[in-house]
Amino acid sequence: MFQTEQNAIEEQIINIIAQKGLTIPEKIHWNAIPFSGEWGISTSFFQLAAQEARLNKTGQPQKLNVASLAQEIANAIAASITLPSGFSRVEAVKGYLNLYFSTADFSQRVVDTVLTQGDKFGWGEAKGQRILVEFSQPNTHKAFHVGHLRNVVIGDAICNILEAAGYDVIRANYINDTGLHVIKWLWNYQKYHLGERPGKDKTRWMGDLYAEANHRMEESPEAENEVRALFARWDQRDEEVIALWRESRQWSLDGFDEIYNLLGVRFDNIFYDHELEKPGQKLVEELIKKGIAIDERPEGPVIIRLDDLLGLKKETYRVLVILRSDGTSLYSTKDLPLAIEKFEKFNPDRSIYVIDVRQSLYLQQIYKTLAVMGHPDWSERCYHLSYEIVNLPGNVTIASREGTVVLLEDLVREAENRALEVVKEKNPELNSETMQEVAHMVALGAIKYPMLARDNNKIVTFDWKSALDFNGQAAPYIQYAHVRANSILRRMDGDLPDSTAPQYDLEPSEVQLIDLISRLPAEIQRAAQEYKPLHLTNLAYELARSFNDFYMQCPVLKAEPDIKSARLRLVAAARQAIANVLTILGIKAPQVM
RNA sequence: GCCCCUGUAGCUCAAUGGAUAGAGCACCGGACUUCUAAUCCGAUGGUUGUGAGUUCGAGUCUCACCAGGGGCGCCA
Repeated sequence: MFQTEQNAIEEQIINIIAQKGLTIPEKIHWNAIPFSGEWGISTSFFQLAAQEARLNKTGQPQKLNVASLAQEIANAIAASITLPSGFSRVEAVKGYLNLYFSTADFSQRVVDTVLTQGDKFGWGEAKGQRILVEFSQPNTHKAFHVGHLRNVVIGDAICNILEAAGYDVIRANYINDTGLHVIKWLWNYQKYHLGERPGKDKTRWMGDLYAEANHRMEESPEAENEVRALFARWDQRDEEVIALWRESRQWSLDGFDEIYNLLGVRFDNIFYDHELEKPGQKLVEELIKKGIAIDERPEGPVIIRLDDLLGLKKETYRVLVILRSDGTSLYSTKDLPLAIEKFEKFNPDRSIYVIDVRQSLYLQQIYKTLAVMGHPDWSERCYHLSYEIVNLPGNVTIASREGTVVLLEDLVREAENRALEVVKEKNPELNSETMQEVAHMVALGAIKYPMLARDNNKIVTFDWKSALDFNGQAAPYIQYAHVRANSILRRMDGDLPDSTAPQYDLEPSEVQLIDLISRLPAEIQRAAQEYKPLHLTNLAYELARSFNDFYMQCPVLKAEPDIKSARLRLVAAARQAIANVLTILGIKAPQVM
């Protein structure tokens, strides 16, 4: 946010270094100064000092040299640098050069920028690059549980982050509406539930019948043959089977729509498994003809020996199975034409797959297969955004087959009930409709935040106690800070005051709050670069904490007129920054709580 | 056997190779005639799994080992 000033200072530093006959560094790296009530930027000279120490070869212990040499360089620069306007002072400390902002100028700039840009504050300039993000990938005829939730929440947040960073994003879903799990479901339905229809909660009902199908199959010995026979009828496009599939599939799709609406997630493009089955089988034949795939049928499946094709001696990508020995399709049968279709249809600069970590080898195999098929460029543009799974306490894996699931609808309902209790207790004068709305926003925020607030490759352990705990580092805390800011602004007489540089010494809590607000644009870029929503959950929390600190220490409405004006604008800017970062995370910011 | 991930306070987790490793929870002690106390302040709590190495500097990079989890020819 202070690029111009940084550049001007960098130029000076480089000149001074050159005058001293020292090696000019390739890049000057700026950090924040550890906060002590003042605000500014900082760089260190250890690298430069180490370089000089090596060149001099004094034979002295280098350890002592570097620290003091870095301090000498910092001293020299501090002594001869001319501070651009907007800076209050410069200091050399422990090898660091610290440049402090004159808070009046810079805080005005930050606040003005936020209020001018409004809900686009933090957004980067358009990069002219297209990114396709595939996420969610639900299975029809199965339950939707908290394990699937992490995928949707991360995928949605990543799309928002990339969009905010300046990319053109295509949100893609890939719905698995065919496969063995569907046939099992149809078998159970035909045999034991024919004519029944789902109730209000479609996804739960579909999931229950799927779990039941698995139990029945375990119990009855003839089931496996019946299911196989049904799969064969499906493959022959038997009218009765197709009709039943079409109807039941739609129940799942309707249920998914409800879930996505509930979560506030949308898609630009939906790919369906069943559309890729035949193209996939055709593609397999081509690959066999080209000598890329090896046909071991009928004794074995159709495979691709990736290590052999790539000339790798050490086992790396191993063997990918692309068609069953009976000719029916696998995941890979369909993922290959899907990967191709994405490029042919959208030509994205990057094609991202949000899929859990257990499929990392498989996805590398798919990407490498694209390369050996003659599309190395596409292969390189593919990226597996992997994340760890959600477990239950005691390291129990969530499995829809076993029924060890926490259903999304149960979680949301419990969280809403809990949130409603708290709203009633904390703010009884709200009308019941508002209470419901607030409870909904709080519940969903509380559910989403912990899925985003730990690193993607860390396992999330779901337990009811912490899922329903709204205290501490959690979404409701951040939402509450937004509500407090909103509350002040609601009570303000008239419009927001015009911009002025504050004519008083800012409190440390004000300086810190402004500092954090100013970091949003850079943090969005970083989160996009590293595909890590975590950076934004951290910033959101720090913003809220800093605002609460400010709220405690700095009266706004009762302050002297000039102070009041500046603080009102700061409150408005803080509210905007918090709202923006929450929006990117897919979390709503309520007006009251 | 090969590969990947994780290991930081009692618990759950942070920390662009850089200044004194920080939060929350839990526990203990304080603060509501003051813009919403879903808040704030204070106290306690650390050999960053172990051992080497690279570096001026390592929780962060490299290697080995230990512990836990995951993946590896017809599941998705």
